[in-house]
Amino acid sequence: MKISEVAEKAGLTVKAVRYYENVGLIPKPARQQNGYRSYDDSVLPILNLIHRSRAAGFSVDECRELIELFNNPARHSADVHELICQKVEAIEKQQAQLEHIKEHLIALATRCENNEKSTCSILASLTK
Amino acid sequence: MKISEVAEKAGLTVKAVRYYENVGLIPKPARQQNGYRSYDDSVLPILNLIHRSRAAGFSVDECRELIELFNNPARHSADVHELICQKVEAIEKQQAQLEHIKEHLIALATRCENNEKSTCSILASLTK
DNA sequence: CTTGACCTTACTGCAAGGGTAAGGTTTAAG
DNA sequence: CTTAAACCTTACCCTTGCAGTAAGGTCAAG
Repeated sequence: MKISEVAEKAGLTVKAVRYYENVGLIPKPARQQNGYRSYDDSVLPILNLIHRSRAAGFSVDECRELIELFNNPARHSADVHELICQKVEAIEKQQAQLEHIKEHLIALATRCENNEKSTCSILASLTK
Repeated sequence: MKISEVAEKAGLTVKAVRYYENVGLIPKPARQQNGYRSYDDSVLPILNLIHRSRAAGFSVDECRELIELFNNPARHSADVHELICQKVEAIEKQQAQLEHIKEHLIALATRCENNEKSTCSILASLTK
């Protein structure tokens, strides 16, 4: 398989696949005589893992941890569970922050004159 | 006022103040004979605006829009209101996305064996 | 024979500054 | 008087996760 084929099967771009290789998430593939990367199916689970966990909000470094667990036959499923739970907590923190910010903005907006005049209590509040 | 003083008054770092100058958010200040930046109080409202709107999730470019409104005596407060409301909507979109991701992760976690064995339905699900 | 679709490496760019280098200035203390 | 701390300056690299582009090699079809 050439790179565009694995990329498409995993739902990634060619660029991304090469990037993951560069940062060591996937092993360096064999090369054809012309220098083209030559993949076999064994790389697909890892690329799928990367694709899905990136979409689930994991950083590339966090993907690395997941891949290590995936590659480690002595893993405990509890360790994977732990990673997922940590991510859920991180997301909940983010959500709380966003909620905070949103409430602040809504408070500003409701105090706003919202008309054609230049007097603006939002700007007044933000600049003081 | 020297840079560290304005920075502290606005709750920003010296680095950030210089950065905002470089990208044109604040005017280039006068210089003392030794080359040090010399600020007067008129820059503080703008730095406050930047600080607070950055904290409220606005990008530097969005801050630029707010500053332009602040500097424009012919502005309409409704325009400011509009910017705030757009930001609220963007935040709500982000929240919805995070909620989506979180639910996905929780679904994975609850299906997980969560024990000392290596069998892991999370990894199975993410790699297939 | 040439066009177009692949592939390669390598460099630049994005956001929003932080970190550090290498140097000049000023001020307080010994 | 000197020195050390605490400022200030410009300028460069680092971060994240790739995308875009350059400049070139390769391969199959028309």
